[in-house]
Amino acid sequence: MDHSESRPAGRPRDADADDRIIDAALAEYAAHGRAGYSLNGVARRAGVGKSSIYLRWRDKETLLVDAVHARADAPEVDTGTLEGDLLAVYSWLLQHFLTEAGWVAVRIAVDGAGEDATWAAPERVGAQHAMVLNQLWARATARGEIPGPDDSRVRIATRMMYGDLLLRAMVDRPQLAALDEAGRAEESRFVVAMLLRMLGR
Amino acid sequence: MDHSESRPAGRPRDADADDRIIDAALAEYAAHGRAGYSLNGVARRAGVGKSSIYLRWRDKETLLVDAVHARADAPEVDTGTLEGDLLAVYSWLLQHFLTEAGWVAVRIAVDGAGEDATWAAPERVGAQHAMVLNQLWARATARGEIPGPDDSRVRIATRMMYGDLLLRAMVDRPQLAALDEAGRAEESRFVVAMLLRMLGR
Amino acid sequence: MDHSESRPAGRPRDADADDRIIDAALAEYAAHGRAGYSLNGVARRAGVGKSSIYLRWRDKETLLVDAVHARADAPEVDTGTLEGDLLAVYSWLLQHFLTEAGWVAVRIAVDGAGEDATWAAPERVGAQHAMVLNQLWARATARGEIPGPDDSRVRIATRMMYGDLLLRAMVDRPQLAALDEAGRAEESRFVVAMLLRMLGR
Amino acid sequence: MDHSESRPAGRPRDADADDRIIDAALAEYAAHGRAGYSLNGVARRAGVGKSSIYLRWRDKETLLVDAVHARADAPEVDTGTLEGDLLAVYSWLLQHFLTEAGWVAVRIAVDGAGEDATWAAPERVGAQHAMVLNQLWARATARGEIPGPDDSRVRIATRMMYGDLLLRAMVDRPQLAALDEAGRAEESRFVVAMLLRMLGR
DNA sequence: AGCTAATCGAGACGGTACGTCGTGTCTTTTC
DNA sequence: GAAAAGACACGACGTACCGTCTCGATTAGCT
Repeated sequence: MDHSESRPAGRPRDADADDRIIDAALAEYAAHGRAGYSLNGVARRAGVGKSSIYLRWRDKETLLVDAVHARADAPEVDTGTLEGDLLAVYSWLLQHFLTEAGWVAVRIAVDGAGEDATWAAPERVGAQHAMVLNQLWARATARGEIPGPDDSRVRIATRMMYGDLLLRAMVDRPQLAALDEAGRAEESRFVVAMLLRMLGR
Repeated sequence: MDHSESRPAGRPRDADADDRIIDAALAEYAAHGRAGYSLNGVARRAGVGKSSIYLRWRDKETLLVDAVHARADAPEVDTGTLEGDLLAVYSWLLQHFLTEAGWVAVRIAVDGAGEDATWAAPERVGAQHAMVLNQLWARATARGEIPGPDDSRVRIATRMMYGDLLLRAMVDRPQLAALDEAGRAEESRFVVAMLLRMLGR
Repeated sequence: MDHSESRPAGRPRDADADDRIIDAALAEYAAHGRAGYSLNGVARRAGVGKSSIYLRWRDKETLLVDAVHARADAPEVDTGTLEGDLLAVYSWLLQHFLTEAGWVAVRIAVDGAGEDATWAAPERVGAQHAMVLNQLWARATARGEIPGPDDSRVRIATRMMYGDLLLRAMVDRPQLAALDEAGRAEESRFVVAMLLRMLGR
Repeated sequence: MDHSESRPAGRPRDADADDRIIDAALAEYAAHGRAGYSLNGVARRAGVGKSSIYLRWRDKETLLVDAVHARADAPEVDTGTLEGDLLAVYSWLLQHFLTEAGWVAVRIAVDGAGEDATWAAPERVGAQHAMVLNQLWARATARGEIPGPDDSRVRIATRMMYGDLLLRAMVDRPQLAALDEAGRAEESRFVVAMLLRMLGR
């Protein structure tokens, strides 16, 4: 018998297990913090043997990083103006950092930064956000709204925007969580206005 | 005879041990990262029994937070102008986050933020920085340079400045470390100029 | 397919480890005495992780008691006469208390006796010896050599015989160890003769 | 000025402290067993600093042995006949092993036996009992009741008597404690009668 | 009355063992 | 061959004691 696209021998991976493991990892991390995030706990919560986890991920850090990635969902943003794009990105990130996955991402990024850079370099974790922002600046450049994505001002403004979000997520979580959709929009407008002024527009 | 302020009974704590432990804690953390930061290791490096550490700190996290505090040394800043003060503070923090203690402080602040835990609230770790910044804005208000420290713009600018520093420390460490004194001053001037523009000055 | 008596799931215990741990426990106890008998030491000597020990025994005392049990080897004794049986049992115990396991058994029995603790009741440790002696008296009763195993004289004689052995093991160890097979037999004959006289035979 | 018997300089030892420490040591041992017998605990219970203990005893084992000695009180026994003497000694030891100090003595003797014989050789702990028994046999020899204290039969009978008591203390404590004065006398008479028969008298 | 000196309580010190827990790997049966 | 279950060697955790040490305070005899 001929299989043009033969599957590997043996029992196939249980695709559902991936999901259960990832959810369990995020939940354990969010519940008990870094110190309490244990692989034994993840396996128990996911109803899975440890071997099934180690078949898929090298170690518990790698799992966590991938879990964060898997649950990130950057929106497509293209409003036609710099102001609109910034507004959309800022307000999305604002609510994203309030989600479990978003917040875990920040923590592991910071924790991994400066490490021997083995497992969770911020580049990896923040890659999606960086991509969204890069595209934003590229469109703005094409529209002639900014000199270019590598302009000093632009780079600093990017960092300030993202840093502002980071600090809000770290320090102002409760207040932030209390805001409704409208409140977050209001905040976003204010910040974006300041960024634009800073960029001289 | 009356001792209004008598020392507690028993052998007094060895003040030198405090120093050795704190240094060892920071060194171990910096050397092996969070995962490799072990209290056994700290004790060994400090040449101290574990009991001497647990006599002073509740657990290894508490020790780390206190170690960071103990080695922070915010400078007195009062140049007479908002621009001068911002410049001084920004460039101090820029180099501070490159030091061992400064960097560890960021990591434990982020790791502790949002924890149900109380141990490493960013309020504690960043308290000194917050104080310096508050005084800066208070002086600027007194001089009439800004409307007041609770003005929305001021609060956002503060967060952006600090967030910018945080991100630099996280992502741009190598580049930052490569800068000399002059380079850092140049960077600081640029950022401060943008902040001032954002504040409408 | 039906397994009426299926093995428990997971990797089975390593039976060889049991042996290595038990031998190591007895060796450590014999080598360093009670104070120097440490579970860390046992694990090291056995080439085993501590968890493997705690998987099998509740604590280091329990391990010791079981180790002693596991290495006891009461002989089958049935010579057909009371005198012959007593001789066989006495001389066996005489040499048994010179072995590592035998001696450790005495110590933990005494140490455990009277403890509120339940761990090392002499009933447990001496159970095998008690059984051998009970059977001896039962046979003698059946042969009509003694009134019965619960006769006061018999009970006291039993205690005296065992107590004599205990004291020899405690106080006369060196002299005892110096005796050869023939010497021990001679000693045993003498003691048994006295016991029989005491029993009025 | 001349002091034929001068006291050492400095503050004299507090004689009362000796007593409190010894009592505390016995009480702690009896209460928590060997494992729970801690010098810190003794100091706490005696209301004494640890240094005061270490000024008097080398270590906690030495203290325990001395404590047992200090609380032993062998009676003067001389009834004029072998039977009377044996009766007196046996019944005294019977109740002695029920006391705290008596029982602790047995335990540390056994535990110390076979040890590198450093601290609690049974010779030390049982010395008083041995002396009483030696004198008993010496008087019996003088009266012509036995051939001599080194006769094999005598040595074995001694060991059997003492061993019988040891085992009673270890195994039959509850029953023993339930006996009143008369009951103990009855038991003693029975055992002594058997011993005498064994000795051929 | 002042000096010297040992003892007292308290408790910190460098260590070591405890029993628990989590790691990442290995070994077993079942699917 | 993947799955679950769980044993394995290892090592850190935070606690408890050890026997030593350093304090200030006390208590004597000797000047």
